[in-house]
Amino acid sequence: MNSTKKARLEAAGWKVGTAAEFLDLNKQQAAFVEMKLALARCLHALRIRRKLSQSRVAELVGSSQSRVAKMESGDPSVSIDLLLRAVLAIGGSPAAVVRALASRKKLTPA
Amino acid sequence: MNSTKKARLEAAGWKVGTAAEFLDLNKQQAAFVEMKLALARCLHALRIRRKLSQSRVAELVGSSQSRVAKMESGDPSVSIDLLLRAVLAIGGSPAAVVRALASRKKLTPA
DNA sequence: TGCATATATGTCATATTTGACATAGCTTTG
DNA sequence: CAAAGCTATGTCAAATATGACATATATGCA
Repeated sequence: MNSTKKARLEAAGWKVGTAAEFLDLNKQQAAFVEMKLALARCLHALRIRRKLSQSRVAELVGSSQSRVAKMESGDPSVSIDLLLRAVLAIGGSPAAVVRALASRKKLTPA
Repeated sequence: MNSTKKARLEAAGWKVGTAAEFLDLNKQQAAFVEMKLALARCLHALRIRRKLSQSRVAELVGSSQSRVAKMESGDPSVSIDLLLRAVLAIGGSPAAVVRALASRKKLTPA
């Protein structure tokens, strides 16, 4: 791609990069989402094992039932920080967190 | 503690709980901070190994040099989300992240 | 020394995340 | 069936995190 076209695309709001960069970005994003989902599953599993309702978890975390539901579903509006704090708040150990992240499932193409 | 005193304390802005709850909270907070610092060290080590400046990392992450400095110092204003994205952005593997979290150092009392 | 490069720290407007709320669907149990 | 409890989803004002910037300090090098 020549620099003129690159400039035009960027002026139009596009990021221009190599195919390798594009693939790397996807990889990074996928890895990030996988970790988030791993923590979401970890939280859900731990909650069920402890026989807690989402409302009870909300109390322990200092949050609300609706947000706990979002945490467990990996909602985009939930940060990894919040997920981590929730897992720890219901008694999850750091080791459990590490195990969850280590065993995270790969996302498959749609 | 009787409920009257509890009510007075809470009215004054204090959280009232058991000693066990207090200790648990400290444990959770410590675990959380330890993980954050582990990622901060991971980012720094990886950056040095790759011979990148903080400014270069900022470009790769889409952030700024000052924020990268804050990331590496475990500044309270930096989220774990951002630290994770930074590590991945400079080529850190999910496995490296897991290793960093697994080998996190314990915080010792001041 | 002067100059370039790298890192640290404080501030701030803006962007994102948050708890709270309303509400709907779903089960269970009486 | 009705009531009660649990979970999902959308919304929003307030709280927090963010990139950008200015600037200080430090180090190396000509």
